[in-house]
Amino acid sequence: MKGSNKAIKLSDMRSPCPIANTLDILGDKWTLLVIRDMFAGKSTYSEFQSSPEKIPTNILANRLKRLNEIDIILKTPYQDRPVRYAYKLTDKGLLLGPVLKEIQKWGINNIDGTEARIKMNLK
Amino acid sequence: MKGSNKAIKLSDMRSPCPIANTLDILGDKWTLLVIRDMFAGKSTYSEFQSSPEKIPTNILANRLKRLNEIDIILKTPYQDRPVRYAYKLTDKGLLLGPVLKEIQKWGINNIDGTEARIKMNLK
DNA sequence: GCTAGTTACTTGCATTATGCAAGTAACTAT
DNA sequence: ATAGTTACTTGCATAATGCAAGTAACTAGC
Repeated sequence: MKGSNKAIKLSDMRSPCPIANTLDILGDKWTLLVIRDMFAGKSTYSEFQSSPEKIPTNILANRLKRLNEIDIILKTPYQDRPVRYAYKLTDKGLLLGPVLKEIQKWGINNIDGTEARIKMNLK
Repeated sequence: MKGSNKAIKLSDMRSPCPIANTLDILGDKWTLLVIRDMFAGKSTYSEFQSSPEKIPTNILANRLKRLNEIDIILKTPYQDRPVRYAYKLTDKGLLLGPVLKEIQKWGINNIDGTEARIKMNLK
C-alpha cells in the first residue's frame, strides 16, 4: 500500500482479498454515486443532493463522513459566514477513476436504456 | 446494448446513468464476490460457501437466483441422481472481468493488508 | 428587527436487507 | 438403517435504508 493509512485494519477484515475489502468500502448503492458526482465536478452537499438519483440526506451525510474518515475525500470549508464546505477527492479517491470507468462501460454495453449524459474526467 | 435483454427496464430506473444502474445490480457486499469466485474457477454452491468471507447461505441463494435471472450467470445441472448444479458466467458476466480487475488493483494499492492470493483470469 | 430563504445537516420512525442458526429434500455410501 | 453430502429454505434478530420533518447558522429584503 502507498500513502497514509487510516481506519482499515487486517484484524477486522473478513478476508485479505482486495476485492472483498474494497467492497466493504464501496459496496453499496450510493457511495460510488457520490464519488461519480465528484468526478463530474460537484463538490457541495446540495450539489450531491441535486443528482437525479435523489440520495436521502442522512445517507449522503453518512457517506461523506465515512469517505472523509478513510481519506478518499477531503472536507474543507471554502468560505466563512456562513461556513460552507467543499468535498474533494484525495489522491486515493482519484485513483477510483478507472474503477468507475469500467463500471460505466459495462453498464452502457449491458444494460438497456442507460446513457452517459454527464462528462467526467475518468482515466 | 448488445445481446438479449431481460428484467431491467428504463421505467423503474432511478436514473439513466450506467453507473447507477450497474450499482443496482452489483452494488452490495456479496454479489461481486460470487462473481470473483467464478472467475477463480468455482462453480458450485458449496464452493461459493467455502470462500473465506463465509457468505450466508440465504444470501448466496438469493444472489445466484438474481444473477441467473438477469443473464449474468447460467445455472445448469451437471449431473443427475442426485441432481447437482453448476453456475457459470455468461458473456455478459465475463465482461465484468475488467471491473473486478480495477477494483482489485485499487484495493491492493490503497488498503493495507490486502493480498491477491488466488489467481484469476481477469482481463 | 422581522420574515423568508438557503445550506448543511440531524432525528425519528417505518420498511427492507442482512446475518445466523436450524431445518428440509434428495440423494449416496457403508 | 444410519450417517454424510449438497443445495437449498425458513424463522427471527439486528442493521441498513428511505422518507419526512426538524434544527442551526447564517443572508437578503422590507
